[in-house]
Amino acid sequence: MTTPGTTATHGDRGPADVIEVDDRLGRTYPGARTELDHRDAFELLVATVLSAQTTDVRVNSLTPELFSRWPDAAALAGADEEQVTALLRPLGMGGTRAARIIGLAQGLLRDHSGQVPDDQEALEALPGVGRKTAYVVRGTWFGHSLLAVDTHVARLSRRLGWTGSKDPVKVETDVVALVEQAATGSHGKGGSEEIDLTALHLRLILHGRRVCLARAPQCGTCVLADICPSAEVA
DNA sequence: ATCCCGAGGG
DNA sequence: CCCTCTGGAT
Repeated sequence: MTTPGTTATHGDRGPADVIEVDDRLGRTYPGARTELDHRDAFELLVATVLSAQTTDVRVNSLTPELFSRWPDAAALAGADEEQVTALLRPLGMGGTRAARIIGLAQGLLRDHSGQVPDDQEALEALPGVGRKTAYVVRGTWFGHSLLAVDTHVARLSRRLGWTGSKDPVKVETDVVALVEQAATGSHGKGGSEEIDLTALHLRLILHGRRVCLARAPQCGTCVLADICPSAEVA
């Protein structure tokens, strides 16, 4: 069995080697592909952009062929939009997705020589990239400890009792404290052992997708059920 | 606040 | 059938 907790390398390059998807929120999800399973930052960025409003499984089913045909920013920037559109058709939303990632590749090429920058503002300046996507890329690839309050995190937090604040920074702080407490049972005061927010985020995404579902939450198999106010009795 | 505009699940 | 999907741009 793997040990509880998470590990992530903090460096300036490469995906964090192993972020164990295994702790109380935990259990492992065999075969689950996450942001970590990418060859480079370009793939991670594009795949993350595609994942907006789309389920992970559907994106994962197309990315191998996508990156096989257009392996880097230069290739994708010059891609025939109709071909990309055809490939991404199963994801819905017509050609908007293809146009979006092609525009992103062009922006990368123009502003950063095709390289993905480890810079929040520079990333957000790219077309189709917002705060959440930039967080995920910088967190998983560049080793920063960041948690984006995406739909999964927001939903779980809501069910755990988060009433909602408008200040994004405060929201993040609240959510982290809430989830950390729920996940570890700690009261986060004396123990100043810093948790890896990126690792936590990746676990929350899996948990949100496999257990804490929007429509039919699987409370029967949720490790947080006993302390979750919204848990439904089987 | 609304659009994007579609497949698939509950 | 209706809602949801690792948001972003307007």
